[in-house]
Amino acid sequence: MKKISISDLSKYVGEEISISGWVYHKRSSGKLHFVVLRDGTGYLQCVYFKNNVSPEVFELTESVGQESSVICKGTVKEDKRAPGGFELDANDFTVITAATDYPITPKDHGIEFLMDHRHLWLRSSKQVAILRVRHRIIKAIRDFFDGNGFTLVDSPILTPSACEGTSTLFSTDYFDLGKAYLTQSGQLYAEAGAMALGKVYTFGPTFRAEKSKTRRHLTEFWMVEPEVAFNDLNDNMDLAEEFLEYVVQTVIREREAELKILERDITKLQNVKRPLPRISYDEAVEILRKNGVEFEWGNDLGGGDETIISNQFDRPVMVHRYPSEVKAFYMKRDPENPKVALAVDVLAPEGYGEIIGGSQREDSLDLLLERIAQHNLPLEDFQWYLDLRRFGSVPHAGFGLGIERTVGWICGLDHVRETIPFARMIYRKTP
RNA sequence: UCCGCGAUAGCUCAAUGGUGGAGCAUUCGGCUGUUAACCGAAGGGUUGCAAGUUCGAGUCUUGCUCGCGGAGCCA
Repeated sequence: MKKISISDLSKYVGEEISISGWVYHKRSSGKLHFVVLRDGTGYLQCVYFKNNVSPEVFELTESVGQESSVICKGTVKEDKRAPGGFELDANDFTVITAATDYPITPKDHGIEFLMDHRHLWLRSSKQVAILRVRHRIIKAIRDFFDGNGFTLVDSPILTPSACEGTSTLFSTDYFDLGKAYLTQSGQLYAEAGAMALGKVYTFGPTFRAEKSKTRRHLTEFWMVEPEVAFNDLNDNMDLAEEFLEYVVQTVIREREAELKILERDITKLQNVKRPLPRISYDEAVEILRKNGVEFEWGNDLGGGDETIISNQFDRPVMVHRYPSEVKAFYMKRDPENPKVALAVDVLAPEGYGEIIGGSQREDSLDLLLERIAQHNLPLEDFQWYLDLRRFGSVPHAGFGLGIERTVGWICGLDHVRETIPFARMIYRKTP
């Protein structure tokens, strides 16, 4: 008898097969028992008629607990009444390991309870769909860069000091060398990589110890950061929009079934095509003022401000040339207006906010030295970074894309905690 | 860190300062096509912790703990 996966079911209509999985739901109607099996690839209704199986098997299919691991055998049938259109006319049922009192029942649960049982919640159909979309997004990201001449350069997670000097970082003792900090960005190391290999990207976890408590923040999240030698701000925006179009179009094509389970309206995602609108910070401020926001030039955009701006467009919008005061020390100033930095943020539609932040980098040694002093950063820790300017400095640019915010946007979720298998938040480090 | 809200059965929630309930889950019984099946019955409680007001507190007051939503910061 052939052992198959539920996803391959349609190829075996009329054949006798065996499927291993877990009991997802069950229902009964007198001499008829329905066991819904899940195996990670899909769901299958197995139908047990009292007259077709032994009394022992019939009793087992009634008493077996939710999430028991089992093997069902029978004949694959096409049936309109079955969810998914196929079912198993079953004749045998083996319990591998019995489960009783599975805590997540097919009813409503609160978020605290579900997060406490995250290791089990992952088995639910929506969570499975989200993880499959997340995986496809990550694969699309890697495919895009790998197919466009980029080299993956891993950056360290333990670092000697803050990359940008602004965020609060997690720290740990590092033998006799004092404190080490968990990285908040691989960017400075990506710049070193770009000077060696031209086009590079880093992809890894990043950490922020800020006590952020919103639907858009985790203390541990994943970020992909491309960095390209000889690119300026415009090249950087060209790259960002081509990249976003590729990722979104690939995912809505390859994960249509999962997005349907998540009830995602993909018509809004279909709009993610080049060219994406590009507006300056000055124009963004004008939009805010036209919408009744009292906004002072020089401030950073808040979450509500971003939503107002992105609501003006039917696809992600790039906002460039922010006041240099609110941006990191390594961003290059606009030679035509030194008050603004050659930075760009990409704001996702539907209130999902900033998914990309990037810039052209400062390539002048003297200006960087000035900024490091202004920001009171430890010069010693940045000597290696300054060497990149001492030895053949060139214009270069890059950006970072937050994986969880991107997953949340594409899946249409209202909180990033569901976009990563085990979220780390200010008040949660378990399971 | 600040502002707001909350904590009652395994879960989701009710309960005017006066005998703590329902649905689901669990156990038992019924049903030959169920779709979070349905129908009948049973078991299940230190009302987050500590103190106070009161004849009497799940309910009012204070403190604490934990969580949720938002702000700031950021991806």
